[in-house]
Amino acid sequence: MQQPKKQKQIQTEKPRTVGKQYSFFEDVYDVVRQIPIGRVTSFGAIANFLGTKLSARMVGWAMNGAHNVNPPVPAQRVVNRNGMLSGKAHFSTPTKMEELLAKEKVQVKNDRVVDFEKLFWDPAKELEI
DNA sequence: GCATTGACGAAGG
DNA sequence: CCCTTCGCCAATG
Repeated sequence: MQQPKKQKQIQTEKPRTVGKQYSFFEDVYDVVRQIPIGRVTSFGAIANFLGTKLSARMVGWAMNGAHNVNPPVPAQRVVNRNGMLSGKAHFSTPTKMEELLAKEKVQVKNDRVVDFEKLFWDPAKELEI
C-alpha cells in the first residue's frame, strides 16, 4: 500500500480531508461559490468572514488555486476592496474576467466594477453562517 | 533558515 | 485619484 506522506501542500485539485482539517482555501472557495450572480465581494470581506481579515492576502493566495478546484470557483466575482479586477491577469485571458462579469450584468469600467458598493456582497452580513 | 513575492487592506502623503 | 509604507501569513527561491 502506498502511504502518502503528509505533505503540507496546497491541494488545489482535491483538497480532500487529509485527516480532518479542511484547507483554508476550501473555506474561501465555499464562500465564493455562494456569491449570488450579479454580485461581487472583496478579499477583505471573505477574510473577515473567515476571521482572518488581517490576512486578506491569504484569500487571494487561495484563489490562486481556484482554477483547479471542482466545482469551479467564480473568482471573477471576487475583487479587491476598491472594486478593481485585481485578478483579471490570472484568468485565461486578461479580458476573461470582464467578460464573465459582463454576462452577469456586472459593468466594468477601467478595470473597476461599476456601482461596486451596490453589487457588493458581504458574506458576514448576507450569508451569516 | 532567511529573503522575496503575492488575485489585499488600511493609513499617510 | 495616485503612490508609498506597513502588516499579515503562506509559498517559493
